[in-house]
Amino acid sequence: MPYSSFASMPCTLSRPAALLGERWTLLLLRQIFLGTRRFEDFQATMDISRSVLTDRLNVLLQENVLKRVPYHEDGRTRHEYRLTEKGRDLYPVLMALRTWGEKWMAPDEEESFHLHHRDCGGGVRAKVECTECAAELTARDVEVTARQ
Amino acid sequence: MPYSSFASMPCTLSRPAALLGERWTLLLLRQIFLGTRRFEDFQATMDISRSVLTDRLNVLLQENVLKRVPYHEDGRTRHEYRLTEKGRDLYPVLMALRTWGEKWMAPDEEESFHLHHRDCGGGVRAKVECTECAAELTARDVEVTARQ
DNA sequence: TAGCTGAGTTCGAAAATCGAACGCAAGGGA
DNA sequence: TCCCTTGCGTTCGATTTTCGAACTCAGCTA
Repeated sequence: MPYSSFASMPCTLSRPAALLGERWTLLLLRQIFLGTRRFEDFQATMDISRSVLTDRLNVLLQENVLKRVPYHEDGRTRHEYRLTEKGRDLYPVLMALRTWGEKWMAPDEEESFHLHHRDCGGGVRAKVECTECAAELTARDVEVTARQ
Repeated sequence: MPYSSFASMPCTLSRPAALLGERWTLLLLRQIFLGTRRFEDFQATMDISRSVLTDRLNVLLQENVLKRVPYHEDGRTRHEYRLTEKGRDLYPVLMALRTWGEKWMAPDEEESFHLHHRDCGGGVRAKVECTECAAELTARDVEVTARQ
């Protein structure tokens, strides 16, 4: 059972975990959510090797997390990488990481960027809630039942 | 700027992303949240190589996500790996992955396990909300402001 | 004394990553 | 036309990680 086999397990947690658990993938998604869209910009801001960047972008394209969109600049047609709806839906994952980072890894309350709700200016946080009673849940509030 | 340097950037998103973005780490946390606690059990259920398992456990110990807790069995003292409070706080990250996986990667609505709220039996989902007005937020509702 | 078990460690082979150079297509300017 | 630049990759040899199987070691047990 190599690492890659988790990507095809019938488990809705292990499959995303295997996909996003590849080196660079989470950092790449962070950069995308921050607005980076072009190969050169990823390479420059993350200092990832070009071959690995190519590979990770291709995996995310294949998984339909990203799409290539043509754009025009200086009369030339080029392509940029943008989130699909599936990709945009990863926002809670990134925000959960950030919420955790703010609580447990804040270096000196220095942030490299701020986030706030456009409508009211409030902060942003991830949470887990019950789909029925809307209570906020922790691991202790949840029971795990194995299938079969 | 090698991969490891993201682990020390002053950014509360890139630091967790670099930590959990190492191969096997997310899958290891999944296994831990499902109740696995011993070296042999991780090795058996994940089929990870023993040396990498040792390394990942040590990183999580160092980051204070896990702790080693002694226990007795057959009159012998051994140790098991358990989540700290910091580790338990990663629950929203895993649940965000699962919520995404359920929506976008459900193989055939087969789950390897079910989750439900102990109190009311409801389902579990991750979401992002505003700390002020409590509205549910997507990436489009949030403005990013770079520091300096 | 010898054997078993859980928890690692060691080490040579295989795979992934790195970094620097190369390839290439689409303009632009001469 | 020829040459230069740009963005976006590809290639390749060197380095780093990971793999898998064997080995170690401590604490019991027989």
